[in-house]
Amino acid sequence: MKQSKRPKAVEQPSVSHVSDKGLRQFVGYNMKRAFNAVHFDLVTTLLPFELRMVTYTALVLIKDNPGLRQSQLADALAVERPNLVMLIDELERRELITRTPVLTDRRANALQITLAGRRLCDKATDALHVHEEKLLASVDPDARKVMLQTLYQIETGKTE
Amino acid sequence: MKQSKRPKAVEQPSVSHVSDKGLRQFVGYNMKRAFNAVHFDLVTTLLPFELRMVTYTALVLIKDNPGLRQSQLADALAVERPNLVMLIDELERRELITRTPVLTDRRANALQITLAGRRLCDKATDALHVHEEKLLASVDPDARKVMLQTLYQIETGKTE
DNA sequence: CCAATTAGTTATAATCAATAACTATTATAT
DNA sequence: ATATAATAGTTATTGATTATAACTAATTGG
Repeated sequence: MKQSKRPKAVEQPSVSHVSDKGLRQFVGYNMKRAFNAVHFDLVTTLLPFELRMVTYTALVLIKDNPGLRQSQLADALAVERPNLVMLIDELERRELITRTPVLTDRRANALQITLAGRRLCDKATDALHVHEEKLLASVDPDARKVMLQTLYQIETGKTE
Repeated sequence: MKQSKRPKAVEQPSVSHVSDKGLRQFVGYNMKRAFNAVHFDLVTTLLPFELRMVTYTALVLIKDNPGLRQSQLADALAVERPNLVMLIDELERRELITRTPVLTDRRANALQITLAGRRLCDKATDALHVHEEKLLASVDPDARKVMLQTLYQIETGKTE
């Protein structure tokens, strides 16, 4: 015989405040929480430019690496190639980038940012910097430097 | 008349290394990159326990906040209530937690971790700490402390 | 007591990420 | 040189995740 699916109700002291101290011990948890704050700000900042984080990132990478191939961009964005196609389609349709076949390898497309793309990218970059500085206003410059170094160390696994 | 959809192929100097220096200026980008490394490690560490980041987090929160309501957990996890149901279903089915109706508010369910749940949670926590320490082995303890303080400051927007 | 609210649930829709298979082209290996 | 394998981009499709609407039951507050 099976026991009842519905357990008996019991007097429970209700939880007034949810403690996350068990999770705070993890550096990863603290990183995620902080990044959430940054990400929220980023999304709202990019909204008026009709850019998402991934489209903005793509735009910057194309701007900084003219002639970039789609597969290279996909790797840099950690996006599967098929999913990049739509993304590039959109940027091309909005005439923020161009996609031109390469003479030396006719399978490949070289990506270039357009003037309009550059203008939009620069405006978005300015806005993002303003927002990020506001978010980091209370952070000591030295502490900020230490954090950046440490983040990079964690990312790369390098000692220095 | 429309101009050709296919632009002429042009000689393009190919990009040998993709530079992300334009993105490195953003604290948020560095945070995301570092978190990606941590997250990858976390996923592989939790895999043998058949836990995902969100299920592990839920388990810890239930353990540390016995009697927690589902809606409180949903808030803490930043997950929509409907999506939490499946998650809780799974943990209950695996008998890692119990879901008992509350006497004082018969709409609500109080969540409790089971002995098996506690055992699994503790084992996973140990494994995660080992992995995180390995990942942070090269980080100076003071730098680590500064980073944690700074992350918390960014998350909360507090001066201290 | 009635209206409004809340907890949990169900069903569903929208979004996002992963996989397979295809064409065209280039590189490699006898 | 030619067959084979590999690569770039694309299409179509699937799967997973996340968000929305609507519902029931229970509680709260006038």
